Amino acid sequence: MLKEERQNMILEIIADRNKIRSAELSAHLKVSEDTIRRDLRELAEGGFIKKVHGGALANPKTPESIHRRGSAPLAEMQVIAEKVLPSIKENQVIIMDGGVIIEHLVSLLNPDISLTVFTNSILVADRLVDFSSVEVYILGGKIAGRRRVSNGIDVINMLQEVNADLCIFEISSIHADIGLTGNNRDIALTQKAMITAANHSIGLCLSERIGRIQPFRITTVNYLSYLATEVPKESGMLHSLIQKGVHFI
Amino acid sequence: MLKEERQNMILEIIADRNKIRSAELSAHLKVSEDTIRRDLRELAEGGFIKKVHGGALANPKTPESIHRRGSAPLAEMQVIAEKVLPSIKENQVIIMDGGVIIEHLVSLLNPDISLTVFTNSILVADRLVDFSSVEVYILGGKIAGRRRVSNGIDVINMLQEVNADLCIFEISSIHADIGLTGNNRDIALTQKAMITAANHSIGLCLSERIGRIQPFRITTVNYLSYLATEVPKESGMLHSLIQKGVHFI
DNA sequence: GATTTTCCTGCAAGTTTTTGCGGTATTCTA
DNA sequence: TAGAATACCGCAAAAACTTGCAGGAAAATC
Repeated sequence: MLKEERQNMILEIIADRNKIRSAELSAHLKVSEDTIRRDLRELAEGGFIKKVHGGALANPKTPESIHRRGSAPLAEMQVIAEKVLPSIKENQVIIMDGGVIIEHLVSLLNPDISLTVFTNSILVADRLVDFSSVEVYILGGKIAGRRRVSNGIDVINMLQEVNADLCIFEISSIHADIGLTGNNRDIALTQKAMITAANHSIGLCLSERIGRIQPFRITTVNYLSYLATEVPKESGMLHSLIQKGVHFI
Repeated sequence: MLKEERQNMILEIIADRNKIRSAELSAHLKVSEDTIRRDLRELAEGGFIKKVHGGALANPKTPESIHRRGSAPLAEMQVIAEKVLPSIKENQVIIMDGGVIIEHLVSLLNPDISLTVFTNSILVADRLVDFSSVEVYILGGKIAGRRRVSNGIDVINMLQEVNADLCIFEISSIHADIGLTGNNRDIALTQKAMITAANHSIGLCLSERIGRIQPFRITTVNYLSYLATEVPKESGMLHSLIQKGVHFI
């Protein structure tokens, strides 16, 4: 990997997360911590970031870092993304939904990993295109609102011909008896198609959404291979899910 | 292979991949790394790319994320976009390709216009989603490199069921006798399908690309309803096109 | 058509950049 | 304040770069 390329990646990560530790960067980019420190020093000298003991912070001057999306529970999402990361293995064919957690997940991916990814999210596709060994397929269809994902019959049609190893998607609501639900029929049908098109599925779910029920049924919980959430297993509400056979990450 | 020819290939590769190593270019173009370095140095001096230790990166100078041939034709692209703008009318169904000119065009659109747009460009789709009265459909398929457009059989399949009023696309090469051509088979076939799926088509073409011939045939010129370019009509080379029945905007 | 001139390319020698590592200093944390 | 984590420094090897040069191709000139 070229030095400048690596430094650009560091800048992107910092723009995304506002902070980063040298050790993490070293592991992620597969270079020594010394090299990372040298990079950080150069970037700091150029005024792009602020270097601190242990890593670096986003430059307080740039308004860029404040544009953080919504007031969503960022830290929790980060935790979930990190939990799911090891499930993504070299050379897999993966279907990815859109959403903030999944965008985090993508930013954690090893830049040299080789994958084939089908996604209905414009933002996820946009980011993955920069991975040189990832083949990206965008699932065509009507794009709904701000989430920037395509939904509906076209997506479902295209998924019919896909047989993926893994489907990674964000869960809007999950309930032990009712199953997975959403508040939009098209999106619900699309997610169902995604799950069906893959051998295994991992649902990413903020704990606040566990137990919630929304109008449109996606599937029952037993179609879900794994559930990734940020709370420890003991949490009461999860027990009925575990009894239903849901595995946790 | 001529030097200039080789440098153009280097530019295209960088425009597509956003980065390249000298060693790769050397192997691919079958010349020594020294020659590649000399090429990169010249291109960097012309401001077309950014040379770095080990290879080169796309030029970050240009405001938009797509880097075409240097910064020169930006003004011309603006002119073309402005010429085409009046052709887009309320309530039309439009197929849009990707490319810098088209991105300009989108940024000129009236924010309240009502349209239905099919596009294979992630960037175009991303921008159009913010228009409240525009229905955006992304054409699914494999995303090719840096241009961030989907191509190939999936796109073509999806277009089969579309019947649009207008197709707006960027022309890579046009020649009065040979017709429209491109340097990538998948893209060529995709563009052909786009043109076929619409009643009328407008090709956006920088004048420097008029008269050029590339390996893959898209269609003959008579499938083109209008050609939009930045030079006045008197220009010599255009006459043979006019005689072939091409209309100019 | 022959000759001169200019340009292009690959090679070799020497220089610079990049990177990881060991050793040491500094900073953080309990 | 001790121990751990982090940072810095200098060094060495590998990779990449620069430069000058020579053979050969292309273009210009006569």
